[in-house]
Parts: sequence; structure tokens; C-alpha cells
Amino acid sequence: MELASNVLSKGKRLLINAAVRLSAETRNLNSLSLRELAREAGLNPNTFYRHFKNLDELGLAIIEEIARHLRQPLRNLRKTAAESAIDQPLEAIDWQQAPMLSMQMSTAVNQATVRLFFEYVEENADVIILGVRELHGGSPVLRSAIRLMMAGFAQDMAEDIQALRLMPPLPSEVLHGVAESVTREMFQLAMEYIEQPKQQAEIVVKAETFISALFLGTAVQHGYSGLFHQILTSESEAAESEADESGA
Amino acid sequence: MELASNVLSKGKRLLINAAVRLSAETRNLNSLSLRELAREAGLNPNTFYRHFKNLDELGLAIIEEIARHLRQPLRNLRKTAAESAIDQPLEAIDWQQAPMLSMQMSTAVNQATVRLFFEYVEENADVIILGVRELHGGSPVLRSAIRLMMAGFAQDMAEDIQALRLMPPLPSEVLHGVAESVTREMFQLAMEYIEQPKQQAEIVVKAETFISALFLGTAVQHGYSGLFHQILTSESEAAESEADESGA
DNA sequence: CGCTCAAGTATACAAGCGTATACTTGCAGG
DNA sequence: CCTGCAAGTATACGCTTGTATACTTGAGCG
Repeated sequence: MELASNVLSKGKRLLINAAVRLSAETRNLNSLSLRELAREAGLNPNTFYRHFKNLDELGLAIIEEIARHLRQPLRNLRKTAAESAIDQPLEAIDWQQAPMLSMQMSTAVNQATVRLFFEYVEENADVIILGVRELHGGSPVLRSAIRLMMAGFAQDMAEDIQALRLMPPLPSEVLHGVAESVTREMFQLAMEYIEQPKQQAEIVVKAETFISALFLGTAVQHGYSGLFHQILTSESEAAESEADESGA
Repeated sequence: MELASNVLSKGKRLLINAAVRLSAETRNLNSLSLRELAREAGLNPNTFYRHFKNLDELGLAIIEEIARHLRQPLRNLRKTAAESAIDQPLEAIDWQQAPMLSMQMSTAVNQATVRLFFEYVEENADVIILGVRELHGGSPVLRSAIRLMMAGFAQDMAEDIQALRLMPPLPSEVLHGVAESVTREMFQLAMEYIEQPKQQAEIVVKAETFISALFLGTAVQHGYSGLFHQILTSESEAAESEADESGA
């Protein structure tokens, strides 16, 4: 019974949903009162104590749920995007021998992942708001729980980048740092995406461009400049003349 | 009198300081009570109303103060860093004709700026915590005020990048996007810097590496790959062998 | 059926809250 | 000197809050 921890009892569900709803609406999680929460959930104030001993415990339950709902789906998503982006077997993706193909695939996977991520954000805005808000919120317990969750995302991303060959081979700490930066930026952009509905398309493009630039730049930092010089040579004339214009 | 808005009356000062202290300590700004605030400031609860009509107004005053304390100093800092990093006049910094020199200077300025930024963060941790917390906090008024402030930082950064030739010439929207990403990431890293004192050195390096990678990658995206290939050629052999090892 | 125990409820109370109203202080300007 | 006004104080009131204590409900199960 308790092992099936993803099946929550009715009261817990009601309280969690109420908390997510109220928290996303305006307030910080631990700035809402038990009574307010119970009211929103349609329960007696004291019923809260039957399920949680304080707001942090509620918060942790929510965060666990977010992680469950977001982590594995994101991995599957990257894998699906990778599979549909190429008909080649993975072994053909070799940055030294087929840089052009490798980069095309990397770009395709990134675009697909980013787009699906923002789709998720749109559908689950409440939960994203709560997460980002509590990342720097008042409760140290929730802060570190969310940090841990994000570290998990970054870890997954690093593994997937390596397994799906989305970047050329890199030392693992470097890969990790890139994944962490991308994770942070994605959640920040997710908030902007939610709060500025009119600029959503633009934000998606920003996210893609960001990831692409960071991947490229990191690769160059580690000696892969030749690869990209070779790949991009055909485009560089146009880009250079454009660049000359914008120079003061 | 009212024109000298940076000279605040005594009560205002006390309340602002109390708010910053309390807010950094644990809580969200608008989750602290007027009475708590007044107690910390050593004032009567009702005195609050003599200076502000609600917490948002207090928050705005704080944010304005942060902006004043941070914005111009950061610009000066970049300028100083640039001047001390080269003995050449600015005109000598030409990415097409002297890419090596340009990149050395860009790196030097970035390092100096990042280090001084984190110094500021360390000395003014309270204010940074408050800012980052309210960026996604409960009050829409404060959220948008902070967003505006950060947009200002990004604007400054973009202008300085251009004026000091820290990147090769780029379309201004691109430059802007880069500056926004860097700004966001710096504030996120500032929080980690504050909360994880043991990893401060590592975080500073992360910040430098991040900026460098993003600059490089963005330049490559806009056709400057040849420049870096040329610059980095001498290092690339070592880097490539290192990369080969880390490939599975 | 009858027991048990988790989930939910009812009532109560002291504490802290925001804020209204009215008072005091002290300095600036004529 | 006195007058006026900004800054600060005192008291008070009605509300909400967290939580303690005791009660009710209902489903699972021998």
C-alpha cells in the first residue's frame, strides 16, 4: 500500500492540488496558511495534520511529484527525438568522421526537445511556477530538494548528450557544467514563457539558440574548432558581410 | 528636497534595512508582517504608513536602491578591467585583423568583471538574495521591477561588449540575447555562490567558462569560426587527444 | 456482525495581524 | 515666538491564524 507511493489518498491529493493552485496564483508556498489551504481543498483545517506535519512536508510531496512527472518523460523525449531525427544507427554519429551529420542531428534533437519541453511547461504551468519560485524561496528544505531535482535533470541531460552523441566527446565535468547551465536557463526561460504569452515563439527560439551556442562554444573550447570551421565554411561569407554591416 | 531622492529620511532607512535583513534571513518579502518589520526597525507599527502605503512600495524602494548600487559600478568595472587589460588603444582591437589580441583582452575583461561581480555579491549578499528571490516572488509589481532592472543590466552589458569590442561585430538583437542569458546565469550563480561557500572558487570558474563558451559559440554561429580555428590551432592537438580519451 | 483505525470534523482559545483614530514630538519658516 | 506639518506613538478593535482536545464517520477485515 505505502509502496505504491504514487497513489495518494484522497485528502492528500486535494491538499496538494489546492497548494499548487494557490501557490501558482500569487503567493509563496509557505506564505499561505493551513486554513486557506484547507478552505481551497474543501476540508477542515485540522485535516491537514492527518497527512502532513507542516508545509515543508507538503512541499516535498509536490516536488517529488514534479520530478516523477518531468524527469523520465524528458529522457524519453530526447530519445524519441534522436530516433526520429536520423535513420542512421547511433554508431554512424561520429563527430570526427561525419561532423556534418552529427551536427544536424544534434540540432534536430535539441529543437525537438526544447519544443516539447515548452509544451510541457504550457500544460503544467502551475507546477513549474511553484518549482521555480521555491528554488529561491523561503524554505531551505524545499530549496535543496529542488536543487537536487535540477541536478538530476542535469545528470540525465549529460548522460543523454553523451549516449546520443549530441556533442563531440568531452570530459565529463565539462559536460556536466554545460548540462547544469542549460537546465538553469531552461527553467528561467520557462517562467518568461509563462508570464509573457505573446513572446512565446521568440522565447523558444532563444532557448534553441542558447543551447546551440553553448554547445558550439564548449566544443571550440576543447579543440573542435576545425570541425565547425569546416562545416560552416559555406555559410560564413554571408554571415561575415552581415557582421561587417553591424560593426560601428 | 524630494529631488535628492537618494537621501532617504531616517525612518525609511531603518525600515528598508530591516526589510533587507529579515528578507535575506529566511522569508519572502511580502510574507513578513508590518509589525515584524517595525519591531526589527525599532519603530511603532504605524510608522510604516508614514513612509510607504504597502509592502510593494517598500520593495520598489529597495529595488531602486539595488539598481543604483549595482548598475553604474558594474559599468565602471568593465571599463576599468578593459583599460588595465590592454595598453593598446581601443582601435587596435579588431577581430578581423588582430583576433589573438582581441580574444586575450575579451577573456581578461570577462575574468576581471566576473571576479569583481562575485566580490560585490559577497559583500552585499542580503540584497542579492532579496533580488533573486523576488524575481519570481509573489508580487507581480516587484517581479516586473526586477525584470526591468535586469533588462537594464543586460542593456549595459550589450553596449559595453560592443564599445569595448569584447566580441566581434554582431547584429544587435543577437548581442542582446547573449547579454540577457549572461545576466540571468550570473544571478543564478550568485545565489549558489552565497549558499555554497565552500564551492565559491569553482563557481567563479564556472561563470567565466560559461561566458567564454557562450561568446565563442555565438561568434561561431555568425561565421567567425575561422578566427578561432586560427587562434586555437596550437592548443588543439592537446585538446583533441584529451577528447579522444574521454570518448567511450 | 462488531472492532479498529485512519480520515475527517467541531469547538475553542490565545496570539499575532492590519489598520483606524487620536495623540505627541520636534523642527522649519515666517 | 508661534505655528504648521512631517514623523513617530498609544490604544484599540475585529479578524485570521496555528493548534489542542475531543468527537464522528466509514471502510476493511477477522
